[in-house]
Amino acid sequence: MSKKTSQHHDVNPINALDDHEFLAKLVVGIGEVAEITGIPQRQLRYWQEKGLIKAIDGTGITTRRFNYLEIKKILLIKELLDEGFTLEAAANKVEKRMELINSTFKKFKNRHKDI
DNA sequence: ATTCTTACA
DNA sequence: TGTAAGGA
Repeated sequence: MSKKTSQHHDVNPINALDDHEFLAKLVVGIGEVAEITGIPQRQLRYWQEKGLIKAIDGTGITTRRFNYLEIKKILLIKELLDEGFTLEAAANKVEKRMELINSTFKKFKNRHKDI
C-alpha cells in the first residue's frame, strides 16, 4: 500500500477485533500521552508519584510507559478533576470504579470457566 | 530529541 | 503547577 516496509497485516478500521488487538498492544510514552490528552507531563508524573496511575515496569526501562488501561484511568481522572473533585477524591473514585469492574468481570469469568 | 529528577517561583 | 537546570 504505502511505500514503507510495514510487514503488518491490514487493519480494518471497522473491525472491533483489530481494535482489541491494537489496544492490547498499545504502549505509549509520557510525551505522547501528554500531547494527545492535553494533560501536562508534570501532572502525569505527579499522579503516578501519588499512586493514582502506574507506569509499565520492566527491567531496563527507565522511562514511563502507559498502556490502554492506564490511559483510560488518566482520562477518567482528568474528567473528575474538571468536574471539581479533588485529586484525592478522584483517586478514590477511580479505585472504586476499578474494583467494581474487576469484581464484575471476575463473576463473569467464573460463569464461563469453559472458555 | 526525549525523558528524568530536583528545586524554586 | 510551570519552568528551568543538568544529567542520562
